[in-house]
Amino acid sequence: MSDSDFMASSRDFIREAIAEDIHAGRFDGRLQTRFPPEPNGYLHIGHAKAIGLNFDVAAEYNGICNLRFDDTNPLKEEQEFVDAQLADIRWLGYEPANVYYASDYFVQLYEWAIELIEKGRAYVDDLSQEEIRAYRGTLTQPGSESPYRNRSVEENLDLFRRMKEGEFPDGAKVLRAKIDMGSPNINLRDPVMYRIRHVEHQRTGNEWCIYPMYDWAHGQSDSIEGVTHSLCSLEYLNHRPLYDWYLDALDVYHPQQWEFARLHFTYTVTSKRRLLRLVQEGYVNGWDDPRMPTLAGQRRRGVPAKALRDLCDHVGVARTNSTVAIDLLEYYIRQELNRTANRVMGVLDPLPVVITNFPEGETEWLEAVNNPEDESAGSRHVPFSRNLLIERADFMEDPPRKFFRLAPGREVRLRWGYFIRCENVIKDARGNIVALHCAYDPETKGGYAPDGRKVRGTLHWVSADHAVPAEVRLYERLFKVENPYDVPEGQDFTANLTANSLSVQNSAQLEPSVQELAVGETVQFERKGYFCLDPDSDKERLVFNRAISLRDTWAKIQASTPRRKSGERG
RNA sequence: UGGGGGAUAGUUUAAUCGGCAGAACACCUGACUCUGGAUCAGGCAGUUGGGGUUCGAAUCCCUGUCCCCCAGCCA
Repeated sequence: MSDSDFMASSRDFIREAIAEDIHAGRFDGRLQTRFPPEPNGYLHIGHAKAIGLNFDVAAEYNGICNLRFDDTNPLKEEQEFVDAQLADIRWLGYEPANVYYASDYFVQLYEWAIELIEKGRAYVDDLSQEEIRAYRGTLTQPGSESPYRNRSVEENLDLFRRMKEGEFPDGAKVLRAKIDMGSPNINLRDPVMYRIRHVEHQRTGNEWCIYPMYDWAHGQSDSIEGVTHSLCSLEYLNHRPLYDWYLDALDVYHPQQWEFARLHFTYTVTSKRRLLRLVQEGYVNGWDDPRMPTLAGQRRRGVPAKALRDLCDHVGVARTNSTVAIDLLEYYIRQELNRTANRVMGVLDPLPVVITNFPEGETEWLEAVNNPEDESAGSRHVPFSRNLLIERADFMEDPPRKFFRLAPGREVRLRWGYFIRCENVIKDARGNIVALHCAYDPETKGGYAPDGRKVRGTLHWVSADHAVPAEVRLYERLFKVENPYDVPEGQDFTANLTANSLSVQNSAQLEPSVQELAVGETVQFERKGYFCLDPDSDKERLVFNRAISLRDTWAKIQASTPRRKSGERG
């Protein structure tokens, strides 16, 4: 075994089991996985783990991974979700070897069901839904057998055929596997295989009015496709005996199911039901709202797929339920963006600065490095003029200690530009600061003073005469508490929603080079954070989403310093 | 409560199947810096309780505790 084989096999219990199987020649040494979402919603960051595991494992063992849409319940499924899920998987960086649909196997499944009936291992039950529930027993009490359980094979065959032909209304009958009503595993108490649903399926139209249940469809689909390792989440552990029972009863090719823990995050909900509510009740603007934990939302927000993959690698695969702190995802997002995102200067909340000793109407183009972390990213030129804009928060008339930015009489550096000194504060009639008059030192071009004097602060800025206006959307976490499900009596998770998780900055002014950005591209606005050009942008108006802020130690210092009352100041 | 799965710093994890509990995030210092970013150095902090076997236990045995999943004609 080579080093890399060893590494791969020892990474987690699933890879270990797979390595053993391959070594033992099980499945002829073949490896095939599948990612099997139901197209009833958008994929979210929790799915990234299952997607990555299935595709990565396949790649590691020279196998293949298919995408299979588990479309057995037409009530909930839509083509929109099929398309979105495929797009999201591709965005994550994976390409399915094949795209399959469980609905492609409806005929085979039907024939297999007849085979089970003929073997005396399945029967048509006339019990109502409520009766079936009552007959099933409870967690602690065994169930009891349906009075229809011992119908003849002929009668079952006839009834099942008529179910399929649409003779009975929804709910009138079901096909059940005949297993064991006394089993301690409730999944084995004669599970339903088919239910009657006179609804149109998004792919098979009105061809069918009986639809297979998950358990009946899943293992058989795996078998048909030749899946070797069927990897799913922990809640299916109790289903494995049924998965195996069907395959054994049919005596067909038998894949191996393995279960692993799902990925959860703090400050996040990922249940489809709740995500659907956020969308339907208008708490967010659609499935791809940048605040949503959906892959579509994260992509739109500017989160790099690599960050998600790195996080999954770190978390690994185990059977332990865990909730990852969202800070860890944020760390990987920053780490990746720091490496890859070009820098740009943009002022979100502008304060005019007049460079009193710079000639009116003149422009000087200064060289600015695109990415200090990546020399190959090169440089660009940014315009400098008499009329500049800086961030309002970068000036204080009466600065506290440790404030390194601009203040009356104080000198700072303009990023990639000159040192400037604040000489005058201009106010309106009400005393609001409306502009600053500063003098620049022509000797400090490039950011260094020939006399060796130093400044504490470096500010980002733009030339007001050249700046491009933009709308900037800032996002807070959607939920204000670590565990959104933790709510007071009588309330639901929406009680934990952050009040203003979206705030729009309409007055942002950016350096002109942003006009060359493509939609979906993420750049760093220096000192502010990473921002992604939104599809809402047009020629007239650029729209950016803040993917994430930069780490902000100054904010931390401010927060930890006991605030002085205004009366105590100065 | 029947059945099944699980428990290692605050969080997510590693420990080559009995041999020095090692990382990352978060947090705190400090250095450096033309981003209060990044980087670098350091610090804080852990084996679910009890008992046993052993020279030696996160790991094996016994016995508790706690958490998760299952009673859809959802997946």
